[in-house]
Amino acid sequence: MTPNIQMSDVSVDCVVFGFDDSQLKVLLIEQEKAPGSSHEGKRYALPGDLVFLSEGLDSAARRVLNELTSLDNVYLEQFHTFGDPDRVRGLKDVEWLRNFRKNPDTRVITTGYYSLVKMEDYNPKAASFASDIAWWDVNDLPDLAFDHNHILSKGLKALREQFRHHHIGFELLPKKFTLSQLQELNEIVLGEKLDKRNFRRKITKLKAIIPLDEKQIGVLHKPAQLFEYDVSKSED
Amino acid sequence: MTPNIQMSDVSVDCVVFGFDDSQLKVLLIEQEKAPGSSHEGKRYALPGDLVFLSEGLDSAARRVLNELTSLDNVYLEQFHTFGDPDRVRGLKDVEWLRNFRKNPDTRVITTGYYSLVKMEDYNPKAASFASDIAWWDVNDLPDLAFDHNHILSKGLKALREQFRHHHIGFELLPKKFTLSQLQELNEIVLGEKLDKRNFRRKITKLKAIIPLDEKQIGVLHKPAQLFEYDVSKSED
DNA sequence: ACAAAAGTGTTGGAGATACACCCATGA
DNA sequence: TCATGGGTGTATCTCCAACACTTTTGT
Repeated sequence: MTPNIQMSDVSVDCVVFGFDDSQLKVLLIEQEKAPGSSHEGKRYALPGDLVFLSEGLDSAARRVLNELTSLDNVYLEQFHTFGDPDRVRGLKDVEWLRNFRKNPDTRVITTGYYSLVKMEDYNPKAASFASDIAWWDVNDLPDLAFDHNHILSKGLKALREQFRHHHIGFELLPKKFTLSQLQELNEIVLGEKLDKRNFRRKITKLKAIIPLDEKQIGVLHKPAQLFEYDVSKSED
Repeated sequence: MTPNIQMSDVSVDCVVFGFDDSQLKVLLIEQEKAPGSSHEGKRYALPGDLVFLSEGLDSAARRVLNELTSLDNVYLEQFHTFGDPDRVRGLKDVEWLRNFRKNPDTRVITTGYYSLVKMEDYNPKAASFASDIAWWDVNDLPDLAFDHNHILSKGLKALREQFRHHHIGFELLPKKFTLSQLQELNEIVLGEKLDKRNFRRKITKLKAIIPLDEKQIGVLHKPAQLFEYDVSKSED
């Protein structure tokens, strides 16, 4: 068997978290079943695939994610590279690889990327070897292919770390948002309740959060003040 | 030219920091010159090399470091993977690769590891394609091969981050150490002076730092109390 | 007695936590 | 008038930073 010189032995896997006003979700693909597979049941995995030889890692992550899910323009952040030679040695894993990879027995290392998107802004559509695609509650995940459960949990940890230290996540809100929306986003990602007054005190002293002379309209309660986020005034 | 199936297109690079009671140093190898090289001058680089196909990343890092420098038993921590396809495209880089690699034009991604060792405990000896090896002051570095200056500075940032948040570095001190020694280690790594009283207050309230009923002997000043570090009581 | 490093407390400010009630709006 | 989420202040604690003198030993 000649090595496929188009492909490297490096892959990328994307842990795309989704925010939907209530729960933190993660995007999983359902892998196409190997023809004549001896194994029953569905096979879920993170969107990921091999990197081309001519391609950078970051752009490979974008390309692969787009090919499998049709998601575009997603901010992806690298968090770890997994290089255990036995990371892909389960029975089902090997069978699947034999069907979908030219060099199924080559050791592949993979670099993990994470991302956080507003679910309503993106409409994932299965393609390539993804036969289906869905958002899963991070607290109720199926068994994943390969070492993807491990990658996913490391990605979640990295996301929370990022949220705690710097403040990302404004991208996920409408341009004009209320402080309650921002708080809810933080609570969902961090997986814990935050104190309203303390949260507001902390947030409103950030220079990047601009209060607007505008209020919500059409809500059936006291309308909240709107704010916007000015990246250029960010202090990170 | 047939691809070398022994080697993957992944390498590891090790940023080994050394602590020597006064300065933070980093270990660089001097690369063997390409025969008939048109370029003058020495060529410095981080110890690093390709990963075997059958090998895990972490063990590759250990192996490569050992082969080039004869260092052994070094704790290495992964910090980032560099995958820009043009990371290795300088003129001298290409010339060197043509001489020392079977597939000089293959894109290689590299995973960076950092480490911190006590210089006196380790005696690096150049081997393989390292023609020489030396500790360099981190504040006075030469131009390095490939993108190694970039990798190095990202490694230093990761080391400092690690030091600020968790407390590593006890491995670098004698089993029984004084608080001043520990403070000095921290100052060297962080590159800044610390207040003695504040440092001691913070440190002594860690449960993992055990005060001993023992003092320094033979010093020409007031002997300091000795402490030891109990990993099992670490609170990180 | 001297040199050298060890050891020790207090104060002020900043930020985190805990906690409960009134307000503005639409229905 | 009611239901709904919006909006607000205070007390306490912990953590951090700044700062200077006395103690113990060996020579």
